[in-house]
Amino acid sequence: MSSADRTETSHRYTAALAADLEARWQERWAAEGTFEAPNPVGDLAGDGELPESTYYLMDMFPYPSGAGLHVGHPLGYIATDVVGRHQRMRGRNVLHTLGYDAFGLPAELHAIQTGEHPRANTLANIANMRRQLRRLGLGHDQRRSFATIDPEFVRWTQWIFLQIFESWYDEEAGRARPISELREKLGTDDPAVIDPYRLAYVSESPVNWCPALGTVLSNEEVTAEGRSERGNFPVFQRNLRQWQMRITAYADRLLDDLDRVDWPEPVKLMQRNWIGRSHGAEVDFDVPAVENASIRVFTTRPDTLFGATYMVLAPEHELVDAIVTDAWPDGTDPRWTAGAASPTEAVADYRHAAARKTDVERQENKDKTGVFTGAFAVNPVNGEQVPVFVADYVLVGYGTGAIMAVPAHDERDFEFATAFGLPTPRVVTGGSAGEEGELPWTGEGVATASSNDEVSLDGLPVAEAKARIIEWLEQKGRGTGTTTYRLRDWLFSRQRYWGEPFPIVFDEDGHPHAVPDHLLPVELPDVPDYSPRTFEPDDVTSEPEPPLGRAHDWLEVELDLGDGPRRYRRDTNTMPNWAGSSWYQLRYLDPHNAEVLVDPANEAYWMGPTEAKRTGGVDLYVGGVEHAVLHLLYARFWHKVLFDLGHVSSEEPFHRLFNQGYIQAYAYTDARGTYVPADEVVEHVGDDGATTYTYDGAPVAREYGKMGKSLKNVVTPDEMYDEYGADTFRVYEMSMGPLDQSRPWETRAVVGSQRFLQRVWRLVVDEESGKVRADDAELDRATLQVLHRTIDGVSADMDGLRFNTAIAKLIELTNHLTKGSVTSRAALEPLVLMLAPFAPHLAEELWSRLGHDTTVTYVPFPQPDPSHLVADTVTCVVQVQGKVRAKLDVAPDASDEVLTELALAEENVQRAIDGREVRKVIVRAPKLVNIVV
RNA sequence: GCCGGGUUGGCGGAAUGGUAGACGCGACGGUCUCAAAAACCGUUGUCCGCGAGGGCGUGCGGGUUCGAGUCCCGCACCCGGCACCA
Repeated sequence: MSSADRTETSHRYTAALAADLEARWQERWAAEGTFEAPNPVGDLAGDGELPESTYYLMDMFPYPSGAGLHVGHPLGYIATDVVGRHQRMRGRNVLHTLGYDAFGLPAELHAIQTGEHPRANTLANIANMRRQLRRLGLGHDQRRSFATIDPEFVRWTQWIFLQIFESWYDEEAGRARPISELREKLGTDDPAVIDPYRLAYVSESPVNWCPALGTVLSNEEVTAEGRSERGNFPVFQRNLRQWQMRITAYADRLLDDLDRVDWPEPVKLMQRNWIGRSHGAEVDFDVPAVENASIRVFTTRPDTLFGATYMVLAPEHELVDAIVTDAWPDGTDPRWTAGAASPTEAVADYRHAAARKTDVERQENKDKTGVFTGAFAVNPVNGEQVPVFVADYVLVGYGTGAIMAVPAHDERDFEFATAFGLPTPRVVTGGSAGEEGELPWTGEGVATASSNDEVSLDGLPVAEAKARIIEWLEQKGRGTGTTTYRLRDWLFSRQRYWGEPFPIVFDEDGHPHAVPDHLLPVELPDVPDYSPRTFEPDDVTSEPEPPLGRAHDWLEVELDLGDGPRRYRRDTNTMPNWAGSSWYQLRYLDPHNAEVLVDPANEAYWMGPTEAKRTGGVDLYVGGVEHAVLHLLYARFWHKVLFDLGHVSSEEPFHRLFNQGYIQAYAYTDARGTYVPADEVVEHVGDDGATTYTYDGAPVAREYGKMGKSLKNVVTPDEMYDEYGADTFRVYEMSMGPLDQSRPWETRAVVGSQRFLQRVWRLVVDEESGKVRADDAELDRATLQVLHRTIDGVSADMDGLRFNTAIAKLIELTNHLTKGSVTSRAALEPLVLMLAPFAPHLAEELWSRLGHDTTVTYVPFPQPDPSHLVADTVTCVVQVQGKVRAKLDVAPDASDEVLTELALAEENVQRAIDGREVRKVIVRAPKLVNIVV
């Protein structure tokens, strides 16, 4: 750029000018505390009157990655900032800030590689992320930001853990209660009796052990393929002593309260499926050969009991050893024996093989396998002896770990029965072919061949048959109606270093004790080596050895817990990544409170239940759909525990949830399959409309997906700041499309947003002189109408988070003003105000140049004047047979008759009617006339 | 396999059952300029036509309706979740 050019356009809204004014306004916001939201009480209470109307706005907790941000990351942050700024202009007290979910594996892996303490690396990453985000001009209350690794935050995470540890779930009351009340109720303080009731408990239970990572994983962290979500290593089922969270106690409330929150339906559905409540019955089948042995099964189809022809126990089922026999009964089908000499041997081999399999291997082979135990059980409804098998298609963790098999009415049982030559008697008629229909039949129908001396289900539809047989079973003491859940308790131990230590010590009997409150937080000791011991990925027999196990001085501790000083041993595990994010919504409210995790007055003010949100909670929570079950379920669970214990007044953490889409990007590979720099690829559109791409003259293939360094398609916010400024970047991201949709990034299109802001700038500021052009002229009618229609439309779009169409309307207004050279304040000021949520720096600057000396942040958002929303004339479309044949300019209040007359007078309409008889005229005054011939 | 979501110009996307393609990118033409860039103005679904105008057009096939991108039925493809859950 020559110097002559620079002087000519020295007051043009360029990237340099934007950078300059953005920096100035950011400094002023910080200096004036513009976005600091006052609390009712505590250190963040304000001086003035507390606004009545509040808006609590949250982004999902980011992990401070070392890689830095790309342009996709800020999408949600910009959107919430737009919402927050708009709500402030609507007079609400807006709480919006951002903290960091800073424990996690990447920092630990970095520490293992470099020897640098994960805290140092994490803090550096946070600082870098803060810097990148600061340039965006987000209206955050910085006083409320924190990181989960801050000792003050860890203290409260541990405190909440102890609250859960010191609680039990009272099924009758339907809520958690302090464990002290259980001791009173049961009249004992024997830990062997009390501890199994705790909501946080240690148990020897089957867990997902991942030798390659050296840690156990929660069910949620294991993929459908039975591998670790992180690293994709094999995962094995092992019985280990681990911390569990009794989330299953909350299954009903977690499920039912989904109806009371404002969440996207797909997310609710995912949670419903994950919790997986199903109603059915537990039924006891006696095993006569073994004294007092009875197999309890769970079934959702007790109405098919008469069709049960065999039973299956999961390989891990505890009754297997008790019932397995020494010799095959006479005439045992060879398919049932797996070629073994005896049931004992066959079962042992089968169980051994099953234990060696990962879940993926169990699932890969959908062919049914299993062996006969040699034992028979008695079907309680008809006294028939049915063989008992062990098979891995029955899972130990669901229901009772045992099933009655009804091959005629269950696909899996049918497959097994077919493979093992078992009978498949029909007990439900149904399907197109009724009595003769294909098996298995799992749909609706009517019970048949289902009666004994005391009860008959014959002729009853499924639901009634279920109720009848459950009634009979309960009467006979052979079973009961029950509900089961797919949801399991939450495995809460990780064999890692970089997480919250458990505030627990174990006595010599192995009983856990809470670390006294005044000793919190329990901080991580320094260790020589940050990694857990890892093993060969398929080493099934390996045992967890966490890094904290090597901190011997820290591990052994002498404490006085009430009965004199004693030696205790700390827990060598740490909490999983999800701990901090399960309650951080509460700490933003009162981040520095040293007495309580949040003052009740502050919690009630921001999150308490109201008419509009009965459950209470955050007003708007924005983040990716990938957290649909994990984080959102855990956070709801903890929040409900805290609610039960009286620490919070809200029943749900997040009242309204919004899933943003992602910004994706194209990547290009050359002939060798190597990624080439995406920003150097040239696009060609052929004569046939086909698009091709070349790099360095050679054709390349395009793929669509994430942005990533290895894909050579990363575009960073810093590049956008340099080339266009933060406001242009913000406007572009918000105008790309609806917030909940994913879309491809296109750097080349960003200029459109810059041109828009330049036009707005030019309306207010003379590019040559830098003088303000605004005058006090009155607006002409047309402009008034465009202006107020825009205000009206933008307001509606803002409420619906339709920022792309809101911006489109602002562009239309701007183009109207530009075309008519309108420079009246009466139009410019509302435009600047409406633009303020999207381009806050530019808006502040123009607002200030228009002669105002306060920030635009709290200036009321423009209101439409209804008298200007009515147009002088509207376009009336005239259709013949539903096809548009003419358009009329008519008064908005034109009558049906007038419209019909005008329509029929149109030459083109007459031509379309072509002399045919007009049978009917449909008029939707004043917009439409449709003539039917 | 089951459950969700989607499919509209060259591209991103707009459209309470009532003018399909707002707004933006790109492309083309113009103004300004010695020239170029920037900016500004105009054109831009497609086919036929000098034009007036007309035909076709929202993944595919049916249906409801005066009228369907929108509602209903069936199908294809893409994305996401779950997946032997009794």
